[in-house]
Amino acid sequence: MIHLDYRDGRPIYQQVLDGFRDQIRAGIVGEGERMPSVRELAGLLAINPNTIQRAYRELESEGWIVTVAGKGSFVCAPPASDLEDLLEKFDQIAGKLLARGVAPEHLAARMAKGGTDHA
Amino acid sequence: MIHLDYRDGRPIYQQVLDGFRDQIRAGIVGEGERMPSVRELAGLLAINPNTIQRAYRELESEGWIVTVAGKGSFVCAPPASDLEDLLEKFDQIAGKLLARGVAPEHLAARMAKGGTDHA
DNA sequence: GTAACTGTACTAAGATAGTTAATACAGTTA
DNA sequence: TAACTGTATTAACTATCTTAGTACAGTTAC
Repeated sequence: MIHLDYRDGRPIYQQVLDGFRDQIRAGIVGEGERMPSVRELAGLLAINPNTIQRAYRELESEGWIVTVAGKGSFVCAPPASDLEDLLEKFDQIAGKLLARGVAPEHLAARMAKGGTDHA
Repeated sequence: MIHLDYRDGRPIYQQVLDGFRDQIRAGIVGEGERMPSVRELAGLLAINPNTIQRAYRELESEGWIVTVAGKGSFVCAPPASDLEDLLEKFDQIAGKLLARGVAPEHLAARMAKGGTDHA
């Protein structure tokens, strides 16, 4: 479900956070779906429950999940703020590529190649 | 020259590293130009010379600068590996946006708008 | 009501990374 | 020689990450 890489520079809680963000964004886990419990996921990943708890707390504060005391955490629809964040990052990267002399047509063609299989 | 933000999550040496990478990439500092000395820049930014030294060491290992003992560090042309790194990041971000349902035409138009003023 | 789950909160301890400080040494230049 | 350059090393401090252990409140099923 979530893949940890200890050679990755990011802290574990960040990898869990990023992993779920990507999965919700991609629709791999859908709205309303139940998240694994803190203790269950900690067991699966062989890490401390506190670390999972921290990731879940951030996920909730960013609007990706809601938690109900005693019941569990449930997936929300991707928050609107995420779209803005992604677009901002897109502009940054695209800007650097254009500054390096890459043609915008080349980037557009690149998107068309990689992005046809999902509408 | 380089702007530090202590609220930024990134460590200082990383901000210096990223800052020079961006400036060299954008052509703000050109090939052959001399970098400020380790001690000089440390003084300007009011941080320890070791921190600058670490940033410069990474910059050299990535191929952005060359250092000559006793003379100083000098800017190189952007390494080819950087273009590959940028394209990889571009694909990642674009992929996430497409997964969120953003039309590739919209992203292409966005690039055209922001990228016309630099050829 | 009890048992077994759920999330949440808290404290303490250890490990690691980042940063600073203080030296020291070698090459370059005037 | 003096004043700069980069480089290396050691020690100490700090913040962050992670773990461990415990505790408490809500939910669900028996």
